[in-house]
Amino acid sequence: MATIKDVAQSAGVSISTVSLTFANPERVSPDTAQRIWKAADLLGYRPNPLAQSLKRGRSRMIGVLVGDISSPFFGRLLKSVEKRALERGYLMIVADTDGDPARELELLDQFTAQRIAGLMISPHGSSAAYGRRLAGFKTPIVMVDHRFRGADLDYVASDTRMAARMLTDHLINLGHRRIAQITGPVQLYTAAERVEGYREAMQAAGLQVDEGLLVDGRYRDTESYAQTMRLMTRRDKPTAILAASNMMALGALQAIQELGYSCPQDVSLATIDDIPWSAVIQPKLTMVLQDIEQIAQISADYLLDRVEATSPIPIAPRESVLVPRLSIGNSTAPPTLKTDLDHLHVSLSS
Amino acid sequence: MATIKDVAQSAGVSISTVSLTFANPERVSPDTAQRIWKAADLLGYRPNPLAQSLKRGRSRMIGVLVGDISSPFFGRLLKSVEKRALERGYLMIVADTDGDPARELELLDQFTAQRIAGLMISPHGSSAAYGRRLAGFKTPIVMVDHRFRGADLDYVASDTRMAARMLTDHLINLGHRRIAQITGPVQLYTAAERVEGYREAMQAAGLQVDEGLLVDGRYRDTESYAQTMRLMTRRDKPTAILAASNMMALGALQAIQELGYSCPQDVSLATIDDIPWSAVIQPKLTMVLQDIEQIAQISADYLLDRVEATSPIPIAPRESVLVPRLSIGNSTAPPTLKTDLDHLHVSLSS
DNA sequence: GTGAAAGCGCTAACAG
DNA sequence: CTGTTAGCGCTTTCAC
Repeated sequence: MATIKDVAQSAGVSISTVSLTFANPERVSPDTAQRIWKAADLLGYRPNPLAQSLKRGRSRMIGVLVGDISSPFFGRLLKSVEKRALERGYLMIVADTDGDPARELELLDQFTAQRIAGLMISPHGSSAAYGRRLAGFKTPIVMVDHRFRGADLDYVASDTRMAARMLTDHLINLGHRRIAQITGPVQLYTAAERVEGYREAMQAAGLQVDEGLLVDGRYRDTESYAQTMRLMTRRDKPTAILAASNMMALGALQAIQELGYSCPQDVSLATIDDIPWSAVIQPKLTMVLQDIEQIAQISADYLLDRVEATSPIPIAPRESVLVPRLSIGNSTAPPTLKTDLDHLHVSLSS
Repeated sequence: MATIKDVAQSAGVSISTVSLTFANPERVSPDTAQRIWKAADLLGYRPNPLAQSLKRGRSRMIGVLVGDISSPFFGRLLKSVEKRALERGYLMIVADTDGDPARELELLDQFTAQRIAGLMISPHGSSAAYGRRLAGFKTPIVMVDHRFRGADLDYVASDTRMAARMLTDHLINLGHRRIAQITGPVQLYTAAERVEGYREAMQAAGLQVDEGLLVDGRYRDTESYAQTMRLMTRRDKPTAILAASNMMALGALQAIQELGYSCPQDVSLATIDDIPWSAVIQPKLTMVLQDIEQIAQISADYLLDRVEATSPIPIAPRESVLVPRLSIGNSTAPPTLKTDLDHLHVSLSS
């Protein structure tokens, strides 16, 4: 592995000149520069990033901290972020937090020790102490997908409250009144927003929210499966279900099918987030899609802009909240006579 | 950020003693060690990994190079690898090669420059030059999922040839004779192996392989969709299809459904690799599953064992080829009278 | 324009 | 047992 010293020797100059040539070619005479460049690629010289980083106190790596690397959402996000980062000359170091704030903080320390240039994080903490740690972080941060309320940091995501509102509206317009939502854990920002969007739509339509129809699926397919089982075996079961995430929609669908119900005849189902291979799932689900590649691109750019910012005056936090797109499948339909009668019957007899 | 110097000062010793204490506590008197440890965590001292790596010529990071971060297989693999690596004190840097050998090589150089401790790679190259580059790499390597033939490197994967054989046997035993395979690009190791396994099973059963039934789906759902369309609109269409990957199975299923055929009545479908949320896909696919977490664990351990090996005599390359598990769904069934008659009719009239 | 020198934070002989 | 010293490879004043 050739070092700067080898290049200097081979070009007959001092190492400072070599260094200068790579950093600031104009400040070096054209022909020494030529000699140096030639020597450099003859030797296959690559500056040692470790030495550079040690000297500069900062590496050319960005850290990415997500709740679940293996989820389809983050998979696609990481792919695009890595690509964008690489284009701009940064490598990506990734860690999985399992959605555990304590792990996040520990990993944050490790990343700090590595002198990462910037951090992309999907924050899962909610305590004040957690917030203080995030805020006290000195390297640039961008929050993606999730957010910590009140943190003055860049934030990129799709408008998840609007997503819930769009789907709820759609169900209401079809004639549904008893609409359940399988929510995420409500201490999480996105989960709370999705509940909020649902409430807004219900209120706007003058409908009363039955709190019993808001059940926590913990963003997990298994938990959603269990909750759907409970919902659908109630006497006053909902005529429509809104799943707050794709994994949960699949869990719900499985429960519906195993109970012998069919969708959308017996119950409508709508979901937030894209489902991979949604085309082959029967029925084709009504859902809102987010443009993951765009989220990745914007968040990577926010982060790297901040990393490379030279001006002494700090950049004000930026936000990008993208409008999701409604895709109507055939998992949603007007409530049938049957469903209505069921409900009527229950109402009268209970 | 406290440095070793701060700790030394605060504990009233020299920096070498501090360093020694962390590296080799027994060689330091118990009470100086105590003083140093106390000072260290009072100051929140963490050794600067950049400085350590520069000095040692090797960092505590492993590089992972995969063809597609966002695929469900690699998503789960990365998650487990990262976890295992972290347990053993290593961070993970990931890059996506898009299955392009040239990109792999470039990324390899970048990783080398970073002085990674080890490399986990799913190699997609096939040229001799590529092989030479891999072989000439001085840091430990483990190949995972894919392999480069003839490279003397650790290798971990499930027995993909056996997987193809198992599925083909299953179809043959059901009575199928005209079995198509939607293959991956055959210059890739896994794709070639899957074809090979298919051939072995056919030969063992004394069946002739119709080369026209081996079509390249490029490991892509869209391409598989197109190929299935072609296959199923032929006059001598197959009675069963074996998809060499999960994405391709989904593409095939979509084509089958859109053509108005039903599976398994009109055609059986079997696939290699686990499909996420397979429970909600109708029909439930017959497939072979691989234990991704185990692959991840073994490959991470192979790699880190090599990284941490102290003995001067080199470890011989190790291989772990896991036996996959057959999971029979309801996408495979004996060929129906209808299918057979169709075929007979074609045979007579053509 | 170019070079000498100091230092980023740490490790590892080598002395004492 | 502990301290001194010489780097690892690079950047960055500051002279010449």
